[in-house]
Order: sequence, then C-alpha cells, then structure tokens
Amino acid sequence: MRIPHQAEGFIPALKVYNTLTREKVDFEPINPPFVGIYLCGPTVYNLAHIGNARPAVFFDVVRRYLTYLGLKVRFVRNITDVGHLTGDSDEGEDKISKQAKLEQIEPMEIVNFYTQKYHQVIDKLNVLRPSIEPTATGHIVEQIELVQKILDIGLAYVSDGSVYFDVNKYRMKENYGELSGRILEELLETTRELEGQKEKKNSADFALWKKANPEHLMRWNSPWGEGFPGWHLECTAMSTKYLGKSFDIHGGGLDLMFPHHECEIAQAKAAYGEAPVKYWMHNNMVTINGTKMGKSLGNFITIEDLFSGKNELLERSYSPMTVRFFILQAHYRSTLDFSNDALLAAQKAYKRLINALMIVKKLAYPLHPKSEIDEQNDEQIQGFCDTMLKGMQDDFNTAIAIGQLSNIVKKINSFYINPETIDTIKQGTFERMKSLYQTMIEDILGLEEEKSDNQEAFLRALLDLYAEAKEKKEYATVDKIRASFKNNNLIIKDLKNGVDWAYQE
RNA sequence: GGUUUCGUGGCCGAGUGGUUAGGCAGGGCUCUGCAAAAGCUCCCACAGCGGUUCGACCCCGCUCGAAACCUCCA
Repeated sequence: MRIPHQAEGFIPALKVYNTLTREKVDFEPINPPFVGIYLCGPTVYNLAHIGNARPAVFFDVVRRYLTYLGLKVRFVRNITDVGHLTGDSDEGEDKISKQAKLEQIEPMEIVNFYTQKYHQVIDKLNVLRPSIEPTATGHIVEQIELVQKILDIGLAYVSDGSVYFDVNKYRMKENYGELSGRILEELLETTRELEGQKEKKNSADFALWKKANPEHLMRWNSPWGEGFPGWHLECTAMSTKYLGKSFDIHGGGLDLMFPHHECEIAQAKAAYGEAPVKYWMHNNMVTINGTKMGKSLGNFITIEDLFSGKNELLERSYSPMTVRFFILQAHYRSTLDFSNDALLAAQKAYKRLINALMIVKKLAYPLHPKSEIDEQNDEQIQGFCDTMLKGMQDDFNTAIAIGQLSNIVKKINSFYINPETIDTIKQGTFERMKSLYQTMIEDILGLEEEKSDNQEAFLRALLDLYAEAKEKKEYATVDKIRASFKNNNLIIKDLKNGVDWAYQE
C-alpha cells in the first residue's frame, strides 16, 4: 500500500510484521480496497486495565491509518461474555459465572455492567467503536454449528458431554504450532494436570464444547447436552461470519498467541481447510517496574484508576489523551514499562503537541511571499514529513511518527513567533507540513485537544476582578467585564454578600 | 527445564553497518516588570568479552543480566 497524493519524497510500501512468518512483509489486502480486521476484545467480567488499553488504542491507529491510505476497513472487535476458563483452582468454571456468584447477580448483569464500563473508558481514549462488536453469547448457534462441522470432518470427538479438538489427528495434515513455534512433543511433556484431562485422548487437545456442571450458570442446549462453548471457539465463529473464511489482519496481545490464536488457526483450518488470517499482529505487554501486569498478579491498574489517580501505584491522575499518547510513544512490539515519571513526561509532550496544533491551524502562508527561500530549512521540513510517513509505513511505527511531529513542533513555534519567516519555505512545503501535522495527530494517532473543564475557575477570577474594580470605582473596567460576560450569554449578579454569575435567561 | 524476546544516556523510548531520533529532567543563552511559554544551545549512550569488516551500537559467537510464553490473561 502506498501513501495517497504524496508527490514529494519517496515513501516505501506499507510493511507489517507478521507473527506467523516472523518477518516484515508488504501489506497487500486480499480484496482491495476492502480490509478486514479482527481484534480480540475484552472479557467482560472485570474492569479494563492498562493492558487492555494498549491493543485497543494501537489497533485503532492501524484502522485509522489504513483508512487514511484510502482502504475500506471493516473492524470487528468481540466482547467475550462467556467461556474462558478461570485460573488453576477453579476447575473449569466459567469466569463470568464465577463473578456472578460472587456478586450474587445474573451473569448477564455482570456482562452488561462491565461492557458499559469498558465502552466508557475506551471511548474516553478516543478509540473508534468497531464496525461490528459481536458477543459470544449472541453467537451460540454459529459456535454449535462450527463444532458440529469439525466433528463431521473427523477432527474432534465427543467425550462425556464435551467435545474436544483432536490435535494429534489434525497434526497429521497440518502444522499445529505454526504460529507460536511450539513443538507438540514439548507441550506434552510440560502440560500440567488440569481438570478434564482424563476425558481427553491427548493432553494437548482443547475443548470446543464443554459440558456444564449442575451449578454452572451459563448453559445452552446442544447436540451433546447442556454446556457452553470452548475457550477459542467464539473468535473463529465470529470472524468467519463477519470477515469470511480468510481475512486480512487478526490482532491481539502477545499472550494470546498461544494457545488462543494457535487454536483459532487449527479450528479454522479443520473446518474450512484454509488459513483464516493473512497477517497476524501481536502487541507486546505492558509492564510495571519491569514485571508483567496481570489480573492474577494483583499489580494491575485499571484505566479508570489512571484517569482518577486512585491507585496506590499512582502518584497522580493522568488524562485519557496522556494515556493514549503514552501508549503510542512506544512501538507496539516493544514492551511498554509503566511509571509515573514516564506518564508525566508523556503528558508534557502531549500538551506541547496540542499547543502546536492549535497554533498551526491559525498559521497561513502569505498571499504575496517576498522572502528568499531557505532551501535548507525547506528540505528539513520535507524530511520530517517523509520520515514520519516512512515510520508509519514501516510496521506502524508510531514512535517515529511522534518523534518527527516533535521536530515539526519546533518549526511551527518558530513560524508562530516570526510569522514573517513563513515564506522562507515554499508554499507547498508549508501546506504539506500544516495538513500532515493535523492529519497525523487528529485523524491517525487520534489525539485530540482536551479542553480544560475549569471554566468555573476562570469565571471566578473574572468576578474577583469585577468586584475589585467596583470597589475602586473603576467603572470602565466594571462595564468591560460585564459586557464580556454578556457576550457569552452570561450575566453578573450583584448580591448583598458578593457577586455571582448565571446563564442569561 | 523448553521456546522466544530483550539489555541504548538521570528517566522513558526510536533507530541504523560509516550521517541529529524524539520526549522528560538538568546547564547556558535570547526574549522578559516578575514569571511562564517559545527559540537557540550544551551535557549525558548504545551490558561485558571476542570475531567478521576499511569501519559495528547495529552482523556472528560466548558470558552476564532481565522479561514473556509453555496455564485463564491484552
């Protein structure tokens, strides 16, 4: 994919790192101009944490960038509201059911509650809503059909009301482990004793459909009795339904590579005989003091915590755009280490970028340029723009892009201070810089101005001046302030015990 | 134990076989009633040891160190 309308500079084709082949390759959509992206979404039984924010934000940028390139993107991000097993001691219990019992409410209530919570914080991060946001519970029929299909083909077997994928049989034709690089023999040696192991032919087999225990809250009828879908099934069923048997990009966290995505490939190849995904993209983990953040490790910070500052690991609160900027400042395949210092630095850098954004919108090239062109400066600015786009073309390197934006900020500020020097660069260069700066920040990186919400404080300060002027009988000032309030449809009220403001009725 | 990744300046974080990443912090200068902002500028690097090369932070090997995955997890 090439950049549209970029006459200046040579910008190479878009490259993406494909986890499947472990190399950067040219991105060529299967059916241009259409692109299908499937991203593993949240399991809605808990509040979203920083680790959930990273894929949401990064793949949002992927989507925005591909759209910028002129592609028509269908972006699917699922909501997992059933199915995934809980940790070791829970003996195959459904996460959401477990949480429901804990909170003594309907599972669906949990699901709705946390889905809304998820939307709230993700919206604040300015992540565009997916084109389609399917839920696992809404696709039980499709999942049962998929299980049946794999059974019919003979790559699964029924055992005591559950259905398992026959990894050994699949392996005779396909390469189980092609994505994660796992070797089955090694897996067998290291696989731990888990519940349900006895029912399996082979410890590496995984459940497509799981029989529900009597106390299990979420359950559906199926040809194999009451139960619930296996842990990896929903993504295969829903991605196939909405993006087809073979689609362009499947994204998710690195930790989902095995077993989740490996199993998705196996399920899809078993059922349809073709590879489901052309480009697998995995974002790296967020760490805290060099250690992975995990639900089970108890060191996780929710996104809400970040916004409110209410977490003992946080020295203060950080705005949504600060968090978004922080995430994009690192390349998605690097681990991102969290710290207060890093967040604070990100906040300052973000504000600097936004200040320049407000400035650049007001800058204009003179109608009658009279200065001599400063070729060196002109070339430098073109170079920043080129490098920025090259960075994005090179596996979505947002870190490079942001670095170049910072370089452009200096130029913008210089032109702001000395507007008469704007015509020392060519008009084309100026317009390119201006439009690319805005497009990159707002449309591609999805960063937006965060208006301060303390207008009350501003009004108070003005009212103080008003009262002071009145005291001194400086009525010219008094009238001026009153007029400016009035211009904004506000009125000043002189009260016996002070001044106040109100909306003009 | 197996698989994989990584080790960059006070902190965060890109990148490359020979040329400035960038941000934050710190020093200096300009501007300035004070302060801030902004501009200019300086400082601080590529874990260690070998090898390949005219030349390596970047390639290869070893050592040390860290992390992730192998089990639900973004």
